[in-house]
Amino acid sequence: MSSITESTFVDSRLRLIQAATEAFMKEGYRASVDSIAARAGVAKQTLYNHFPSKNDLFSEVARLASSSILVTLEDGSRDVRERLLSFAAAFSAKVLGEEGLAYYRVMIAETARFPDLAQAFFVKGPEQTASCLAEFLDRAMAAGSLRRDDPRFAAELLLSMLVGYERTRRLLAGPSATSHADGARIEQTVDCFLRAYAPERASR
Amino acid sequence: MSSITESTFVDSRLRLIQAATEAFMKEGYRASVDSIAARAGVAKQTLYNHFPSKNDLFSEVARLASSSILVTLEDGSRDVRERLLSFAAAFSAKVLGEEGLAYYRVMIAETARFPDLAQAFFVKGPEQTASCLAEFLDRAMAAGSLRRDDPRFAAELLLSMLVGYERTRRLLAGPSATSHADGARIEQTVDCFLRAYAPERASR
DNA sequence: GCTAGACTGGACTGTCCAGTCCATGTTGAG
DNA sequence: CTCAACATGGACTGGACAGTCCAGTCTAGC
Repeated sequence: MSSITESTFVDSRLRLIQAATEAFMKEGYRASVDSIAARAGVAKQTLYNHFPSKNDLFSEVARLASSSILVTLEDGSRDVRERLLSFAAAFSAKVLGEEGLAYYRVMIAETARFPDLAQAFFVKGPEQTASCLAEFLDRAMAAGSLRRDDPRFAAELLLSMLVGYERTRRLLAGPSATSHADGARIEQTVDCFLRAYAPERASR
Repeated sequence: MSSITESTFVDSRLRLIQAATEAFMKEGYRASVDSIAARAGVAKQTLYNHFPSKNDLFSEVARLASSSILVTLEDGSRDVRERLLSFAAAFSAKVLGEEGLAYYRVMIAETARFPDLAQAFFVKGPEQTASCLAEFLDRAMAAGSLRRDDPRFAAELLLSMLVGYERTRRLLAGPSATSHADGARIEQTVDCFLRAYAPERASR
C-alpha cells in the first residue's frame, strides 16, 4: 500500500489479523491455521512469527473486536423519544448486523474454551452499553420525562426488547422472513418502552 | 432395569442417547464418539449399530431435545397478571436454566453445520411459544384486559423482556453475579409489560 | 558486497478422531 | 443344540490439523 513491492513486510501482521477475523467469524475457532495463513497470503511460519499459537491469534482477534462494540447515546438537545430512537436504531444495526451476529455466535460457542474473553466481551459490550443507557434514563427520570424507577433495570429491559427475540431468530433461522420492517419494529418497541415508563398521570 | 443381567440389550440405545445428550450439551459437537460410547458404558461398534454416523446421533439428540421445549400457559380462571406471572416464571426457568442455556449454546454454535436442526429448534421453541402467548394476549385484548394492539408483536416483546439481557449475561459470564433475585426480576418485568399494555385511560 | 531479519514453501511429527474390521462372547428363540 | 442377532474390545485406516524445522529468498541498511 505504501511503497513499491506488494508485500511490504510488517503489515503482514495486519493482513493476518484481518484474515483471521474473517475466518474465525465465518467458521468459528475451527477455522484452520493453514486456511488463515493462506487467506492472508502468507506462509504458515510467518503466522507463527507473529503469534505464538492459534489461541493467541484468536484472543487478539477477539480483543480487537471487543473494543469496537460499544453503542453510546449521542448528545443532543432533542426529545427523549428522538434520542432513544436514534440510539435504538444504532444498537439494533450493530447487534443484528451480519458482523454483530457472527461475533456473538463465536463468543457464545467458545465461552468454555475462552471464559475470560467471553467475560470481557460481555463487559465491553452489553454491560457498558447498559450502563451508558441507564445513566441517560436516570437523567431523564430526574428531569421528569420518565417515571422514576430503577434506571439500570429499565436499561436492561430496553436492550432486551430491542434485540431479544429478533437476535434469536436471526441466529437460528437466518435473517430471512422478518415479520416487520426493521424501522417499524424499532419504533414500535421504543414507544412501548416509553408507555411503560411514562410519567405518572401526566399525559406528557 | 427390567430383567436379570444389568445390560439388558435393547436399552443400550437409550443409554447412548442419554450419554450423547450429556456429552453434546457439555462439550458441543466436539464431544468425541469414543467418549460418548465410554460414557454410555458401551462399545463404539454398538454405537454404530444404532446410528450410522455421529451426525445422525447428534441429530437424534437435538430432535429429542427440541420436542420438549414448548412452554404453554396453563388454563385457569385467574387474573391476566396471575397467569402471565406463572407463565413468565415457567418460561424463565426453562430458558435460563442450566439445561436450556446449554442447549441454546450448542444450537447456536452448530447452526452452520445443521441449519435444519437450528430452524426446527427455533420453530418448536421460541416460535411456538410466541404463538401460544400471542393467542392468549389476543383474547385478553378482546376482553378488554389489555390495550388492543398487535398481539404477536406483544408476545415477542414479552419473551424478549423476560430473557434477553439475562440470557446473554449467563451465557457469557456464567450464572454468577445476578443483580436481582429471579422472582423479583420476573415480577418487575411482567408489571412493566402490563403497564405498556394497560387499557386506555382505565386505571384498572 | 555483506549481514541481519523477515518471509517462503514445503516437508515432517505427533495427536486426535470418525469410521471400519474382526475374532470372540453372550443371549434368547426355535 | 444351534442359529441369528447383538455386544465387546481392540486393532487399524485415513484424514485433518497444530506446531516445528529447514533450506533458501528477498530487502534494507551498513
